[in-house]
Amino acid sequence: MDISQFFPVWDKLEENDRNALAAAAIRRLFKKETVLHRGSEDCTGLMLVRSGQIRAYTVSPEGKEITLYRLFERDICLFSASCIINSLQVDVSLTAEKDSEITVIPADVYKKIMQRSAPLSNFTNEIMASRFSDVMWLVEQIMWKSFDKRLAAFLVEESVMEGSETLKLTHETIGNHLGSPREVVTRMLKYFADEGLVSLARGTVTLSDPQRLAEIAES
Amino acid sequence: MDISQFFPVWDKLEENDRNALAAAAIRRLFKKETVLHRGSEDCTGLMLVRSGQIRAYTVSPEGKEITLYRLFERDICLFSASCIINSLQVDVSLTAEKDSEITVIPADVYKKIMQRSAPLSNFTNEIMASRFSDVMWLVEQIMWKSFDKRLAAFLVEESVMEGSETLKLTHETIGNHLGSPREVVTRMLKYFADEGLVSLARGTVTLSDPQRLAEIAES
DNA sequence: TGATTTCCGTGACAAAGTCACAAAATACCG
DNA sequence: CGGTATTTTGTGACTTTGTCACGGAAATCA
Repeated sequence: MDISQFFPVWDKLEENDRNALAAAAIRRLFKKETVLHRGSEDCTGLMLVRSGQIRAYTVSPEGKEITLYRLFERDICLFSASCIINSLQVDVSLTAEKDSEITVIPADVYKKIMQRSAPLSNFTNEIMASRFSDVMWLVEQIMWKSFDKRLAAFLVEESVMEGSETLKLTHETIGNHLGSPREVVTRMLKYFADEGLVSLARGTVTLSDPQRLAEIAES
Repeated sequence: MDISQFFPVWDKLEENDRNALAAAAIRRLFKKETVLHRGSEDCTGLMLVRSGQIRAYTVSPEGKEITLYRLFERDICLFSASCIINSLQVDVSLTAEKDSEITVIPADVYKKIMQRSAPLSNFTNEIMASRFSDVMWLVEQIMWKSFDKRLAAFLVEESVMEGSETLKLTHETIGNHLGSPREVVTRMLKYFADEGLVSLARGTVTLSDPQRLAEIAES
């Protein structure tokens, strides 16, 4: 199991640290829709995404959701290992959006090495910083962009990501991504449909005019 | 100028690193209302707050604001030194809420030491994690709490912090903290006033029933 | 085929944000 | 001191977004 590809700093690590990391790594498979991590519960370890797609989100006391960011091939998840860093007090849940292959490095192993290895610690820094940047971006979206723009942006991004104009998503799911209730999504999608931007069917949204949607998202 | 008190890991640093940090540190004073840092502009360095109070916030393209977190005595600000971490792409502004005394450690000096010192890198990790936690908390507030609760919470917190029931704040300023327009603040404050929770005058809000405000904030 | 579940549509209403404008309080200045 | 400018607050009309309740259509299952 080659985990070196995940660490740009791999060759800066000492050999015994490299070995320890490689030896501790565990391969796990998660089926689509499976929850990998809930809130600040467990502290499984560092998760390296080998394939598939992971959604990180927060949940309100009433069960409402909003997506914080997503993890793709070669991304690393820190929150499943939040105990590595004491000051990290967050409440992030993770589920597989697609069947995913994950390599887990147990938290204690990673932590021990990080504490004495500057390269690994610096690398951890970079990972956290990029998630932080993701969340900051989200804050700005939530605060300063209207719902039509956010929805349009989501549809376009999703379409690009899936490589298809036809998205298999329910209004409920879209709402959970954007942190808005289903009815609001339905309403706006109907408006988009009336404008000829999308066409709707149960469980699917088809982008009929991706260009114009992208323009709406930008404006 | 003693900066050791800012670093719980000070005694784990090598002596020459300690000296280098201490030697590079620069004392600066910022008057109330002064902008210390705007967006992703400059990269002054790590700022250690010796006294005073700093507000970190984001600004929309139209100039709307929302407070992300605050820094008090002994806190450290990373964003004024975002260049020390490559992946940190955020747009945070900083202003002094009170006359503040700041010690700046130039970014290049800090970065160089951090890159080879595991303790300093781990410490940087902790700082970033705690800001990250702050922002995550904010996301949850914005998303899941209604405006009356957020306003009540803000007033109570402010009152506790200032050690006074009388707050010298305009509705505009409160709005900039909470990311809501002034009119909305005015409206809700008037409602609070009608309920006997606060009393209002130009430029001041006086909490007449902090208990009940705290209850509203919690509920 | 009938029953059940999931998903979508919709209307009425509430909460929050936007816009425009004016009144009141304070600061400034001759 | 009085008059003018500026800042702060008040308010109404309207838009957008969120909440609630309910019903109907489509898929799934027995």
